[in-house]
Amino acid sequence: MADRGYGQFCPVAMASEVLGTRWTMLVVRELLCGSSRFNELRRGLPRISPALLSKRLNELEELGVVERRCDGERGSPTYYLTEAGEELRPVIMSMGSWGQRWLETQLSLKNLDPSLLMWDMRRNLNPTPLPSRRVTIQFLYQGLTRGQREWWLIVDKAAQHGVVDLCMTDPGHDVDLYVVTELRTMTAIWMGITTVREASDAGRLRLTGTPELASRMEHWLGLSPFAQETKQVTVR
Amino acid sequence: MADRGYGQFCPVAMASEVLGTRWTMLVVRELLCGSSRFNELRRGLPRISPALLSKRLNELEELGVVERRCDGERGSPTYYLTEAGEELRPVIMSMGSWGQRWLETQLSLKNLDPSLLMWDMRRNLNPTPLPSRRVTIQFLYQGLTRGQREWWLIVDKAAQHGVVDLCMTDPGHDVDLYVVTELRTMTAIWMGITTVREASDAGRLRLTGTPELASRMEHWLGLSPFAQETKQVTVR
DNA sequence: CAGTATCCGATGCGATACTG
DNA sequence: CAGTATCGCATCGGATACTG
Repeated sequence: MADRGYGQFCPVAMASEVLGTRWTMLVVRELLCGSSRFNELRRGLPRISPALLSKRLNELEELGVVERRCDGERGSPTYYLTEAGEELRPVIMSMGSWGQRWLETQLSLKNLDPSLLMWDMRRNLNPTPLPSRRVTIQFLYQGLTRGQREWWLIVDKAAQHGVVDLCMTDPGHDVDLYVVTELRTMTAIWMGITTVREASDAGRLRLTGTPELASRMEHWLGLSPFAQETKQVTVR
Repeated sequence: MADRGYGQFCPVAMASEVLGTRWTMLVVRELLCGSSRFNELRRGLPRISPALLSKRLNELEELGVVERRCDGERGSPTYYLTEAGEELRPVIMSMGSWGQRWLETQLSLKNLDPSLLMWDMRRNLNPTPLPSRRVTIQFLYQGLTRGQREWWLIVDKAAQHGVVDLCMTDPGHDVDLYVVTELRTMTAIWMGITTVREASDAGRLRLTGTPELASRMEHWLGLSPFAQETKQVTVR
C-alpha cells in the first residue's frame, strides 16, 4: 500500500482522493450551511470525534478549501470556505439530489435524529411570514425519551444575536404553537416525503395554539434543500 | 465502530456513505465513459485488484446503479449503468470540474501514466476530420522505458469491430504520423493545460509524416472532458 | 476471459481523557 | 470553548495465487 492514491491524472480521480475521505464532504456541507465555529460544526456532525474534525479542518485548510480566521486577538477561531470551497457547492448539491432521488427512504428514516433535524430546521426556518413579536414554538416528539422529546424554537426578528434560537430545555416563555408528532413524521415532512397538510389530515401531526401560526406552518417551516427532488425509489 | 455510517438522514450523508468508498466513483466514471466488460474496466483502473473491482460491481448492482447482463447463453457478462447510475453523471462531472480548477496540476502530473493517457485518447479521438482510409499514428514518449515508449493508434472508419484501435506493439502498418514528445507534455495537452500549437512552437512536440494529419491534430485529438475548465491554481 | 479465495499488513478512525 | 494526546482495534483493501 505504498500509494494511498489512485495514481491517475484524471481530475475525477484527483478530486475523489481528496473528497472521498470519511467525513470530509459533510464538513464542507456544514460550512456551506453557514456553520463556522468548531463546536457549531460538531453539532451538525454529532458522531465525529473532535480529533478527526480538527484533522479534517487542517487538511481542508492545507488544500485551500477552508480558511481559518482568528478574529481579534483573543477571539476563538472561525472557519470559512474559500472560493475553492464555495465552488464545492454544486458537487454537494448534485450528490444530495442524487441521494434524495435514488437512495432508499427507509435507509434515511433509519437514521432519525431529533437534534440533527431541529438543528437543520433552526437554520432553514423562514421568519418572514411570522409576526414581529417573539414567537415560541414547542415540538413534542412522541415516543422519544425525556431529553430528546421536547424542543423549543424561539423566533425573534428583533433579537440581536440571531433570529432563531433552539432550546432543549423550557425557556419559560408562553408557547405560541405546540407541534405534537412522531420524529419519523416530522423528518419525512422535512425531507419532502410528505407534507404538513398530509400529515395533519392523517392525524399524524397535531398543531395547537395560535391558529395563524398553525395555518402558515408550511410557509415558515423551511424544508431540506433537497425536498423538491422527486424520489425515484419506492418506499417499501 | 459499530456503525460504519454517518447516522444522518441528510441525503448528502447517505450519498457519501455509498459513493465515498474507495474506487467507487472511478468505477462509475469508467462505466460512464463507455466501458462495459470486466477487463475493460480494469484497463481504466490499473491499480484496482480484481477482487475489489468485483466487490464494487456487486455493491453497485445491489444499489441499483449497475446492471449486469449476461448476453446470450455463453457470452461473458457486461455491466451497464441503470438510470440511477446514469444520473451520477452530474456528480462525476462536477467533481471533475472542481478537481481541474482547484487541485494542483503538479499533483496530476505526478500521476503520469501512458497507458491511461492512451486509453483515454483512444476513446475520445474524433475520427470525423480524418480521411476515410485506415490511418496509423505512432506516439513515441521520450525517456520512457521500452514497453511504455511506443504506442500506435489505428483509426479505420470502415472497421467493423470499432473505429479506433490501440496497440503497444508494432501493428506492421505504414505509419502516417509520428508524434514524438514527452509523456508530461502530451498529458498536459490532453488536460488542456497547454495546446498542440504551444507545445509544437516550443519544440516540445514534434510531428512528422502526412502534413494534413499533423496540421489537423487539434481537430482529431480529443481532449479530456475537463480540458476547457480554467485552472485556478497556479502551476508551480 | 472473468472472476474467487485467501492472507495479511497498514492505517484510519473511534473512544476517551486531558489541556490552555 | 477549542482543541491535542494517546491508544488500540477493526477493517479495508492490496498482493498473489488459483479456477470454471
